[in-house]
Amino acid sequence: MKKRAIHWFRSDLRLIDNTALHALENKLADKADCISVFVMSDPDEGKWAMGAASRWWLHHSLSSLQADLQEREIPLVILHGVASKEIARFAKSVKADYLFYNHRHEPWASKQEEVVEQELEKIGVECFSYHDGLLIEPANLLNKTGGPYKVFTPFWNACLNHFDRHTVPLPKSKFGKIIKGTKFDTIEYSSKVFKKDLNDLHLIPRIKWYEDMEEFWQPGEAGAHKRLSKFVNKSITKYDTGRDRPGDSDVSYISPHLHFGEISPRQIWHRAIEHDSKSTQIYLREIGWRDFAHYLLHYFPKTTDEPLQTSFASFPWRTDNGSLEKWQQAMTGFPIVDAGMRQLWHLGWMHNRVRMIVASFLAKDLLLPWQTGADWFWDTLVDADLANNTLGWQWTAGCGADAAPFFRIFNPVLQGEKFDPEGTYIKEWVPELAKLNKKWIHKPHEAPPLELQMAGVILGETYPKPIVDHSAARQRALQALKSTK
DNA sequence: TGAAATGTTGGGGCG
DNA sequence: ACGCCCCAACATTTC
Repeated sequence: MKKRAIHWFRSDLRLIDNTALHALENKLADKADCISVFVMSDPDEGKWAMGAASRWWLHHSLSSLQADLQEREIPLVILHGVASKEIARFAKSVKADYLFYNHRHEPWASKQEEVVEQELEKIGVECFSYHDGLLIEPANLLNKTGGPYKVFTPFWNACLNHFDRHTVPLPKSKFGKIIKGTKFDTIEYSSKVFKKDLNDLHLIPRIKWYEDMEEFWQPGEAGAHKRLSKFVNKSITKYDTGRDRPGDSDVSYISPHLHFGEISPRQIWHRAIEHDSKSTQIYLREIGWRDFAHYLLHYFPKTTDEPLQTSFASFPWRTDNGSLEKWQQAMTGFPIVDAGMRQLWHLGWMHNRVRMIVASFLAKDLLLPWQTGADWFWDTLVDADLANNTLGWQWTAGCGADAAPFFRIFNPVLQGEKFDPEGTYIKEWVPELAKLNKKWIHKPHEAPPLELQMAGVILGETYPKPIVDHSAARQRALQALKSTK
């Protein structure tokens, strides 16, 4: 009797360079049949269950994965509920012998894995789990005093050293050629008990706010490689400046693909260094920041909700739903901020330079808790990632590890003028300002009346007046910081 | 992966 | 010719 193995897909929605899949085929070769599952496990995820934009992405990514698996005659079964219960139930019904999966690093995910292994042990299913999805496993790297790194540069140096010496790219997977899929009709599988159809997860919202996203993105493994190729061929050599120009398209757009594991950082690494240059190294540092974020989350799991620096526990954040809403709705009266928030709304994604600007505006100009910004990003980003989101917001708010000092306060007008000097980005996302001269496009509130009139802008009507005076807001923020000391 | 405030320098106008 | 002031331009410090 042939053995049966389940691959549990998690944030590794790809067939190439997938550690657990490779292990599965290397270990079992033609001695087993393979089935794969994905569990929509929002009960396990709690507060950090996927937001709306991520759910949209997941639908298409799973759909793409399902198609790729179908070519190899491997079914992808969709389950929904507490992972340990669902997987155990499923494993029993198909008489599985083995479960293969890759680790995730979110606090909820570690608990989930623990319980899954417990439940499967009870029914005699052997589990094999693997490190995947990061350049370096957090548990494998400590500084010389035996503690976790808290500063990026030494972390990255250690990581580079380790990575160069120990990591080789996995060969292209033969998954599905060696391992045979198990046909649904050959197993005791009841469609009444288990969801089979992706549509049953209802990941696509009823209101069609995702039309621009459909046009811009191609979720799935093939789309991930298309993006990476385009970036490596066209933009990676100018990334050193391109990464700061939100009006250009010289960034990789790889974040959602990476988050869902449609492509691995190893693959990115090896594609990137084919074109090694100063720019390439800067790009790889950003991939390093992603690893650092996951590393920090591993050692400081509470930072999703609480500042890492305890001095921030008493920081006098304000409560002001009115201005929070204006920030969310992209009506702050600062063009670069509003452009970013609209790009987020339309694409489920924002250029990183602008993420820093809008985040600084929320935390420092509006003095609203960074967690409220993190929550909004969580719901609206297709690349929403607990580790990256947490690090990004704590960095901006100045309360994380290796964070920007709180007193570094972005001036949204100067940032706009510096990084979008022609106003390209504003023209794209805030079209009501498109006719303004570049001299005024980042500060319509200071433009002479005639200039506004000629551009067809009526402040307070066609475009909002600034909701704060930046200079005064800056002083207020510095005062607030002082009060915690 | 800032910005504003403050300090310094040096050229030119001008009495 | 000289000192004085003004003010860019740049540098340093502070938040």
